Order: sequence, then C-alpha cells, then structure tokens
Amino acid sequence: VQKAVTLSDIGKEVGLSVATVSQVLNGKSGRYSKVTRGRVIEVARNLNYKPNMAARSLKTQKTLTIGLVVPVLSMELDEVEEICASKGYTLSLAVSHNDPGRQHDKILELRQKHVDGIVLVHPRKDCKAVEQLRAEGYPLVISDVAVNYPEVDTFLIDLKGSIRVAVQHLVDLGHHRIASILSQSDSHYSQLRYKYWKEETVNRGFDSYEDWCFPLERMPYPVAKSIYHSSYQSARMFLERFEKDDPLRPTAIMAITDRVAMGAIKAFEEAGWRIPEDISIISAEATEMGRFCSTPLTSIEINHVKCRSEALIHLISLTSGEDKGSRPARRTFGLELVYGQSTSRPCFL
Amino acid sequence: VQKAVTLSDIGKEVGLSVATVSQVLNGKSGRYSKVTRGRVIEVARNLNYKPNMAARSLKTQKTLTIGLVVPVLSMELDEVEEICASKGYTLSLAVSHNDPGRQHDKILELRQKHVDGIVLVHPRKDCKAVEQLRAEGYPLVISDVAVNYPEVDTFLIDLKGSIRVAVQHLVDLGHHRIASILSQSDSHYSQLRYKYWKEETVNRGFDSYEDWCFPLERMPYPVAKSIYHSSYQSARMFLERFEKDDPLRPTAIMAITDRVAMGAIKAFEEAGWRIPEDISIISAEATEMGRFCSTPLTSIEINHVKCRSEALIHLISLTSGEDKGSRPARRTFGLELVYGQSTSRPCFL
DNA sequence: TTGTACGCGTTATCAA
DNA sequence: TTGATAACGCGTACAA
Repeated sequence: VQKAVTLSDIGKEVGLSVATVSQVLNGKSGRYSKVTRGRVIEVARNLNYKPNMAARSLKTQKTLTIGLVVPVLSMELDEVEEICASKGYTLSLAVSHNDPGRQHDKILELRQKHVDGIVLVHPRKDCKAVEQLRAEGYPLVISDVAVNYPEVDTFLIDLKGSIRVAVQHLVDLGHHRIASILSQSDSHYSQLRYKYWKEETVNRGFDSYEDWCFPLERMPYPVAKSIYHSSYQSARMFLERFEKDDPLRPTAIMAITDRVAMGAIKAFEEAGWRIPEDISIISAEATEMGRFCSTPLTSIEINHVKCRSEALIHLISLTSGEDKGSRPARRTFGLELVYGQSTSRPCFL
Repeated sequence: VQKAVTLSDIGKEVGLSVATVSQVLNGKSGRYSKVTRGRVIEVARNLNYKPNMAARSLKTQKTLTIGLVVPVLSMELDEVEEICASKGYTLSLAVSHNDPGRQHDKILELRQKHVDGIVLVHPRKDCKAVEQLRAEGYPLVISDVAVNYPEVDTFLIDLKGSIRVAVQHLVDLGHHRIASILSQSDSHYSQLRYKYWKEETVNRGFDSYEDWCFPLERMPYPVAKSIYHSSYQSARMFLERFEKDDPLRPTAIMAITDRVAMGAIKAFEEAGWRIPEDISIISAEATEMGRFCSTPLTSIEINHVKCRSEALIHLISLTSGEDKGSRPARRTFGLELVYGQSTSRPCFL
C-alpha cells in the first residue's frame, strides 16, 4: 500500500503553494506564468500525481461515477461501460434480479454513494425509490421499458411493436390460430408483453388468447435461471393438450424470446413435430444465437444496445447540466423483423 | 438535488457534539451513556442520516468499492455483484475487450479511484499494471486464467483439464483423427487453449495438430462479436478440404465453446452432414444453451461462477486484512463432462 | 501572478 | 461519558 502524492507534495517540490498548483493543474487560465505552469506540470508528471477522488468529490459534490441498475448482467451492457469510460466516468453496478425490494435498495445505495446519476434498465413499476429520486431532481434515466413513471426521462424499446410485428408476420403467412409462450409474472417487462399479446390477439378477433397462452414458470433468483427449461416444460403442456392432426389446434406459437423458442423447439422435436412444417415458431426478441441454431429463428430484432447507449449519453448530459431539451425526455427505438426458417404457412387452413 | 443530513445536523438536534454522534453511530463500545445512544440513533433515523462516503473515504482511506476488470460482461458475473453487495461493497466495473492497452489503463484508473481491491478476470499476460499493483501490495486477485503472474493470488479454472477431458472423451469413443476449431490469437485464454490442444494431441501421438486446427478469425472490438459466424466460416474451410467419404478425414472436432460448436454444426448440417453420425463434435466449454439446441452438445462444464465468487471472497478478506493463508494463494476448480448427443463412435475406424 | 485561509463531512486523539 | 480540535486532500474566494 503506497502513499499517494498530493498537491502539497508538488508544491513543496516546486516551491509554490498548493493553491497555485491546484489552479495550474485544473487549467484555470491566465492565473499563472508560463514558467510556473511548465514546472508544475512537469513535476506533477514526474511524481505521477493522481488527484485524490475522495477529496475532490467531497469538495465538488461530484463523483464522476454513474450508477447502473439492471435485472441481470449481459453482453449488451458492454457498450454502456465503454461510453462511460470514454466520457471519464466510472460505472457502479447493481443487479436487481428483478426483485422489487432489491431494486429499491440498490437505487438508494447508489444514490447514497453519490453517483452522479443513475441508469435504470427496465425497472419494476411503482418503485418508491425512483419516484423519490425524481422528486429530488436527481439525474435519472430509465431504459428499455418504463411504466408508471410519467415524469422520468425514458429511452424505450418498442415492446408493443415487437409483439405486433411478430403476430403480424404470422398472420401474413396465413395463421389465425396462434398460441404463445411467455411469462406473465416475472418482471414488469414480461407483464407488459403479456398485456400486449392480449391486446394484439383480442384486436384481431382471435380466440382465446388466455387459453392458448402457455405461461413460463419462473423461479426467483437464485433458484433457477433456466428459461430454456421453463419453455421446454410449457411446450410439453402444449403437446399434452393438442394432437398433431387436430385441425383446430394452434398452427403457430409466438415465443417471447429466442431462448424460449429454443426450449420449445426441443420439446416439439422430441415429440416428432417438425418446425415449421407442423408448427411455426416466431421469437419476439432476437439474439445472435437465433441465427445459428439448427432451424434459424424468425424473430424480432430489438436494439437494446442502442437504446441503453442513448439513455446513458442523455444521463451524462443531464449530470453535466447541459439539459437543453424539454422534460421529460422520451424516445422510442425501432425494430426489425429477421427472417429465419422457423415459420411458414400454416399446416391447416 | 437535495442537501444531505450530516453528523452535525444530528448533533444540533440532540444537543451533542459531532464527535459523540460519530462515536455512537460507529458503535464504539462503552463510550456513551445508554440514553444518549438512544437519542442519537433515533434522531439519526428520523433525519434519515446517511454517512457521506466521500468524506469517510477521505478519512479512512477506504472506499468500500471493489473493482472488477473483465474482457466482456456476462451473466456469470451476477454472482460476483451479489457477493459484493452482501458484504457491503459496491462494484466498479471495467471492460477490457481483451485489449492489453485498455486492460492496463482500466486497472490503473480503478486504482486511482481508490477501490479497495481489484478482481481481474483472465487478464492478458505480462500486464505492467498488474505487476505494479502487486509490487505495491495492492489487494489484487486473478480469476479464471493467469499466466506469468507467479506472485499474484489466483483462482483458476482447469483450462488444461477441459481440453484433456474433451479429447479423452473422443478417444474413449474410438476417435483418433481429431480436428479442432479454436482461436489462436484473440485472448490469452485462447492462446492457452491452443497450447493445451497442441500438447494433448502431440502427447497422444496424433497427426498434425497444426494442420487440423481450424482457427477462428476474430476481429477486435467493436467490429465483430459473432463468434458463431467465425466458427461457421471455419467449418466451411473444413468442408472445402474434406469429403464426407474420405476415410482419412477427421472423424471428430473439438470446438472450443458451445457457440463455436453451434456455428460449426450449422455449416455441417447445411452441407448435409449429420451430427454425430458423420462427425462428432464436442465443446470444451459448456453453456446452458448447449443442452437445448437441437443436437444437445457433449461438452465440458466449467464452473466460472464458483471460481470468480471464491476469488472475490478471497479479495475481500484481503482488503479486510484478514489474510490468514500463505502467499500467493492458489486454487483450481474442477470440471464435469456433460453427455449430450453430438458425439458418438467414429464413422470410420 | 501567487499565497492565505477556509470548508467539504468524517474519524481519531486527547483532554475535560 | 463527552467535546474540542486536528487532520484527510482538494478547490476557491479573497487578499497580497
């Protein structure tokens, strides 16, 4: 454990006061002679001076740190860290596991550590902590999905659109008996998708959205993470209920993500059903994997990376006080249908 | 932006000095009367007092923050955050993208921010920053893979074992013409695996490990992340070189990870090869996905989560000064062969 | 152009 | 059992 060099160390070395050294190093212009400036900077470098962030924070009330609260860590967050770093911020991480209590606590802890602002990735709804921070005017941005936070700046993916486009694709192919596999209770993200699914099917006059919605059984952290297996089980339920040659059975399934689609496909293949001949499966949320599994998935590409990056950039502009736009800021990002081979015209018409 | 309540606020409220309040709140035993203790704690709660971490850090020289440097973010890091939080630490995150320069800088930045310690997940070798911190006695632990850091505490996965077990499984099935798909130059992690692959095949007297090793072309961040596609391309190379009925062609492939295996399988299936009848494929690093793709992968389960968790726990014990064991600490974690359906006896004997 | 002095909120020492 | 007081390292009025 090394003793760090301070402003006063530099001051001693060059025979100047701490104040002057500080001024020079912080680039306050015109407050020093060219020669001292040179000496100070040189000595600072030689001594390998690094400002003590704790002291600086105490004085400036800034930490140059951004808090990030996510339900779970993923590769899609790399970009966020990258942007933080490029702007001189450090990333303080908190994982909520979709647990409302955890989320609440993590947010408050981050605030207490005086991060300069917080990015919230699809938080659960009605979080007291969020409302509190907003009321305090604390820099805060929500990414991906936000419900019941009318006053908070939000950068959203088009969740409703993802369901709509998925269903529309199936309808375009001629399907009108469509089932789904999705979670109804896990995160708010999931609840929303269920809601949109319901609206979408009801609006189209389809039969029982409820009866044909196969829920994913999800266990809370840390018990189970296997979304694949949950989906596999849901598909088995489907198979227990419908015979392949039943002309009134669903001819297509909207799986809520690629992993859900894969878990389901496994069950169907085990039962001797072919994809897409016997049943079409579309995923409402694409991953790279979906393009490389045996039956490439037809799916909806959602640009999470872009959404979160923009959210972060906005947050940083907030903390820098360059908030030019009208409040609250709102923005929604687009989607793209990725054509795979897991969907085709229905087996029955 | 709210003004935080300080010790002196509490002091004013109860009519005591800051010193006393601080003592009470920090639980210095026996230094106060029961009654003041009660008053102080009550008022502190009422006022919702939260200590100012910047000030505390300035005084104590501790930040209650742990730095984590990883090549890329992944779900397997959730546990690390969880442990940090449960011990009262915050996680400061840095992503290196396997870039030596970035890694170097990130480590130094973290240290400058005065994190109490750093966990390094398979760093590249010969990092000057690592050596420097170690020399300073800065709390530092390496997880997963570490080469040329003889003095640093390391918590390792059995990378060599993973290659050995994978090859052994193929040999047990009767294969003796085994090819591989792996990266030779991306991260040090990759380089090591290539080395072990070479040793393993040479030791067994197999033919040209070099000639039959199909490299993954990897682009540096942020150009390309598609390991699937790289592997797909490598498998296409294989297919250009070998006919299915060539009795001297490789009968099995060791793919370095599940995703690599899947990319390869896609290429083979497109070319009309069946897995495992026409060629066996084993993955040297399992993921959950491997159990749910159409042909469940035979693979080696590596417990990264456990390894990193233990590394972190050790690091925290270091920063707390409860370093009981001998230095440097070293520990290696075990493996497990997961039986799938992507391997079988060779097509030619 | 430079130096003095103070305060940020805590903790620690020592005297009361 | 408590309270002044002095740091921790930095930024910044204000004086020189």
